[in-house]
Amino acid sequence: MINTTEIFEKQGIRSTTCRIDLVSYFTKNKFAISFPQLEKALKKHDRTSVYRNLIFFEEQGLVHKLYDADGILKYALCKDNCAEHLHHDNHMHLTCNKCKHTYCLNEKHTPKIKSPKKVVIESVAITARGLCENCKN
Amino acid sequence: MINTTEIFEKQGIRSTTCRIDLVSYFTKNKFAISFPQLEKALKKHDRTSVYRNLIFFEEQGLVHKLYDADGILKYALCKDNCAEHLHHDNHMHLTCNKCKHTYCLNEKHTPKIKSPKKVVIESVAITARGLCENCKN
DNA sequence: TTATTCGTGCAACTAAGTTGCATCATCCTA
DNA sequence: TAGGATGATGCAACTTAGTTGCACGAATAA
Repeated sequence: MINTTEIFEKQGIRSTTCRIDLVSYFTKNKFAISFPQLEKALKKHDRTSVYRNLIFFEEQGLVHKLYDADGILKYALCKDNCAEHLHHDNHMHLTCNKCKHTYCLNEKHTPKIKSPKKVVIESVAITARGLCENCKN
Repeated sequence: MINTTEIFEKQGIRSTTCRIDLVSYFTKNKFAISFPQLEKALKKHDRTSVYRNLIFFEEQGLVHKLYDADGILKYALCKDNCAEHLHHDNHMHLTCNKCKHTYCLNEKHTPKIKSPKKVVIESVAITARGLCENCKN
């Protein structure tokens, strides 16, 4: 397990308590997190800072943005193969009907989408609804 | 082409000017429409009426809800095979990067998603980003 | 024609996402 | 190491989307 500050150093990101708390919250929770949820969880920091650091982290390739099955904007930690502005975010997401959390599913489960002739498809987001590993039993 | 009031009559839906204007706006435009857009287009009607009729139409199986590639809630006319609370909404949607409109794609282009063993997938929404028929040239 | 149900309009509100600006911290360089 | 430049934060305010309560008016059925 890599230390949070190490990641920051490696990418030349200034290490602040807000940023550390933000990343730790992500590593603690194995699902995607919405801004309002982060706002509540990190009350000691201003909403704006949290909000702006989310955007910043996304630019840096540390987190990626996604919309869950209810259209709610969430952020999730990127696996180590995400470069700046080059998210390998071609995995699907699952929103659990029971616990309402949204999880990243393994890339191998994600089908390739063929582009119909009439249009051009540049990227695809697949969002599933169902039951997560914890709730399915 | 079926008359709007005929559809209403067939389903036992009371025909009002707000509802007629709403459905005509959908038939005139071949893409999915957001509530704010409808609000502007149907200024002669109150936002609340438009909003509530959208929900009502969805319950009746006339329109279906979708989130576009930017997480924006939109509504689109159902093909005739949608029954109340039983949308056959298993086609994918394409948000055009140029004109920003969202179109329903034909069902045959939509892949079947296999459920990973660890989780249960009940439904899937596929949203593509790219260029629509009009903008691709 | 009257009671009931349904649809509309108005107002107000919550929640999400966003921006401007002043302040404070950090870094770099002379 | 002083001082300027840049970066991060906190506060306030605001826009937009989505939603609810309530009273009034229209349509329907007995």
